[in-house]
Amino acid sequence: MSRASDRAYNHIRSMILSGELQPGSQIREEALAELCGVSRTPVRDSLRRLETEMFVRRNESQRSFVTNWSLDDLKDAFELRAMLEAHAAKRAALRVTRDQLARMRDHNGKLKQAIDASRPDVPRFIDSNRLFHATILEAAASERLANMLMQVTEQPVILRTARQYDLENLRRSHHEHDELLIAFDNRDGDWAAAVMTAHIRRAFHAYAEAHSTDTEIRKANLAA
Amino acid sequence: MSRASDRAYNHIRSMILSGELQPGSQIREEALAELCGVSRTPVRDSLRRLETEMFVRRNESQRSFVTNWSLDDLKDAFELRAMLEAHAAKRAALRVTRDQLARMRDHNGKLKQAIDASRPDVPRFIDSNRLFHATILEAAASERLANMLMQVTEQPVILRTARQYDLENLRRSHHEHDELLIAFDNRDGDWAAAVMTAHIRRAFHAYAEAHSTDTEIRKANLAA
DNA sequence: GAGCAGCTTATTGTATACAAATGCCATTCG
DNA sequence: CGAATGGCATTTGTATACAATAAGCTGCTC
Repeated sequence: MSRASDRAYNHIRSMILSGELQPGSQIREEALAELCGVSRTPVRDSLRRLETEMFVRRNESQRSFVTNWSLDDLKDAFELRAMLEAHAAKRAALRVTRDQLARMRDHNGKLKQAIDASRPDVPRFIDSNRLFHATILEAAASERLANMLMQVTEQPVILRTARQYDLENLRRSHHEHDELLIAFDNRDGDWAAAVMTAHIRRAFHAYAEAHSTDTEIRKANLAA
Repeated sequence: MSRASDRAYNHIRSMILSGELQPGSQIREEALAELCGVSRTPVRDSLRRLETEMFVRRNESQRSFVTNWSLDDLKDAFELRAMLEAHAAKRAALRVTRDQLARMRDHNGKLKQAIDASRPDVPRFIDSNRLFHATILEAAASERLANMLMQVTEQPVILRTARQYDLENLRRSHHEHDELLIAFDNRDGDWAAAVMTAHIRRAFHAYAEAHSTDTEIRKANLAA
């Protein structure tokens, strides 16, 4: 996409993810246009896109609102993601090339370095993690599947603090990736799928736990 | 969506499905605007939507083309559809209400009537079938899942002739629906999922067979 | 005071003009 | 002859004005 459209999309999306645009609040095209420094046209494009990604929801009279995620919605998204990623892992196991395997190993190595630093480097971890999973998706060789996964991968809305990424969970991720690589080496699709399912579901529970803690803290703050 | 946008979307989509817009051919916004009797603005909206649904594909310089489906692409779509519908069936088995079950039975009854007529009424079959599956999706109670399924359900591009729907396959569909209903009655999610997987995969093979026959006929015509 | 009619305002939808980007073709230079 | 370059034609992107629709308010009636 072109410059203005892209800028608007990224800007709006990051405002939603950061909580700058509050969940449930109405968003007006013109206001966003001003915020993004573009006209309504690219903003409208962005809103349509964000709508299909379920970041934005429209009511019956076409007004747009920031989606307000319940824990159930997130559970739903993770459930779908687990299924789709497992499917991708299975396909990948049957098709992965030497080169792709090498790149996965490389990404997972960098991921380990990010953990092993004196203080874990979470952004670097996230980046390597993203590349690792992207390579699996590439090996799965299904554009449709890739599109669908994009729609559920980007959801962990808000609360992207480092807290949820405690060292224990980071290490487990690394080891699960390792196991995936062995499954791939053996071209064992079912094994890969099973490891991936466990991998995603563990991540969800880690997330949910952090989230509920967060919610409790927020409640406590409100009560005080 | 509003009138002009909707009209454009439906019009373009049906032109693609009917083959009026040939797979692989470039489509220009202005030309479509004239065909639909609207301006480029709603056409652009429609194209974006059709792009996310993979009816339309854009090259690196933003020009749009009608997607050219290979048999592999269709297989891919069906594979995903089978997985997602099975997931929906599993969820539905655990949540379905009396009312929803009754409606499913009703739809499947009407479907049977459409088959049992002296000459099978394929459009009525398709409609009842659609309603049956829609009710399962409703029972599954996941908006996300519903959205995803929409993206893969509408694919059997072109060749929507009745030929692929031979009586044998229509009857099998009816019986598989019956079995699904029993699985739902027993709240057996795994059973429902298994039946659904088989149901969709059989449908794909029936489709693929009709398609290859069709392709052969086309080749023969070209050779003649 | 509750509820409704009609007006006013807010918000989105559509058309259109213009800007920017890209492809295409001819021409030129090595 | 082939490759690079420049300019023209085509196509998409963006801004803006106006139309249509929905929401909200005001004041009236009962």
